[in-house]
Amino acid sequence: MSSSTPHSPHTQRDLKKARTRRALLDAGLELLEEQSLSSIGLREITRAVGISPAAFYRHFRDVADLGVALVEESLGTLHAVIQAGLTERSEDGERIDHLVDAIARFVREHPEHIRFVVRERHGGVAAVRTAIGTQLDRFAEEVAGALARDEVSRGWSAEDLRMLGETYVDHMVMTASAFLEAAQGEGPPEDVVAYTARRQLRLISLGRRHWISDPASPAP
Amino acid sequence: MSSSTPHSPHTQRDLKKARTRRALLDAGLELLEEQSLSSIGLREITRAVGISPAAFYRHFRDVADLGVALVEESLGTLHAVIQAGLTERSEDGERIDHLVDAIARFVREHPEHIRFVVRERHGGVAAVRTAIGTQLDRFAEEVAGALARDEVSRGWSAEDLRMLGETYVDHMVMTASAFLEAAQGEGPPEDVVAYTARRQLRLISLGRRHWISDPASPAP
DNA sequence: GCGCTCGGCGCACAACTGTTTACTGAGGCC
DNA sequence: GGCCTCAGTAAACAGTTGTGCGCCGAGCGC
Repeated sequence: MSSSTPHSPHTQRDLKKARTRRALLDAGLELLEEQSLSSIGLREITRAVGISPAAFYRHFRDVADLGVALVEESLGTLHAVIQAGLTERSEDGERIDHLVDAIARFVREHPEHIRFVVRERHGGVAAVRTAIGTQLDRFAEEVAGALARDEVSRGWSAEDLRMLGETYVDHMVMTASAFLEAAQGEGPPEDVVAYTARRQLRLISLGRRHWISDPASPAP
Repeated sequence: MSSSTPHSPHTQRDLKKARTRRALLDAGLELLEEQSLSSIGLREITRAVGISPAAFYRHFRDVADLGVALVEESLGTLHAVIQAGLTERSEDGERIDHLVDAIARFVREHPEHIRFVVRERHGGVAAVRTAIGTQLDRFAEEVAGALARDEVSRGWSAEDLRMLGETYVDHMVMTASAFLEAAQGEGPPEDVVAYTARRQLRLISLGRRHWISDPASPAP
């Protein structure tokens, strides 16, 4: 858990505190560009911010603690995008295009956030790992809920919807990661990534349309 | 690149060298259980093996260098499993079951290998990241090639087959990761993971069967 | 205005890091 | 059998690390 986080920064002292807290988070996010959380030093962060090492403890117990705070932040912004995408209603082909575009745009606007999530999702810090895991689980649940309100989902069991939701979330994260790599020239260029992502979504959409929830082989 | 790796350890001196090299790799793999490569210290590794820090340089230039060597190793064993799975011929339902079982078995036998791959695939060490990336790309290519020799793939464009191959490889890696988390009690239990993985494969298989390669919207 | 709160500082601590140097000694080669 | 190769050693190097302590001093509530 994060240390004391004033919900209402009325006084100008709390405001100042919130500001250096932000600076710490930003510095951590930036340092994560070329290493992983478990190798970032506390001093390294404070040095980047310009405060003394001891001051770090006024905001976080740990570097891992800061990491957990970053999870809230990064996945909070992603959450907004997801919900926006879920409420959107349009024909299937367009919908896929819009979704892929939305992901591309998000990566362009918040590259550090998705880098952090992708890198630490299976990273070396257990607390951060599980924080990301439970958060993505919630996303999958939400997506499943939205899918249930879809005419195509007639006859789908709750478990199958959940499975589909996970598939979409995982695909989204991987696509975002691919876009990020494209942006830093580490993989195929952006348009190729988008083209692949669209076809993969089409594949899933096709499988979805011909799916039959099979009561003969239930959950274990 | 890795430092000198004797291909023919004839002499008992080269044999001894190969043995401590193995010990270094194993130690690294074990230390990776609870941290990521970029935070592992050279001294930490040599301490675990029981040799002096300086001796490390006789085998690797870097910890990153050792990481690249681990990529070859880990993905080499995975490669064998994939090829075995590709040559197997059976009815669709069975095939999926066998594939998922094969993944589960592999994770049970080589947990450290897949932990390493999953953790460092998007990890903080660029050299290792790209090594894993190109390796997985080759896997996708191979899978695509095998899929092409399938009666279902009639009329599929090369690009679409490639896309499908990537989808399968990504799904395999993620499933392996989920199995690993199950094994260490960090996620849903093994049978649930298997159940989900099977249904996801069924979804893809369904989409595959109804796919039409669209010449009207070609690659960008 | 006074006393208290508390973010930030400076300093010290012991422990650790990667890398270099000159060395030893068992095994290889002819 | 004697020289040579070379994996591994011990010691020293200059940095770095996380954490604890006591102390400011600006801002707060009363």
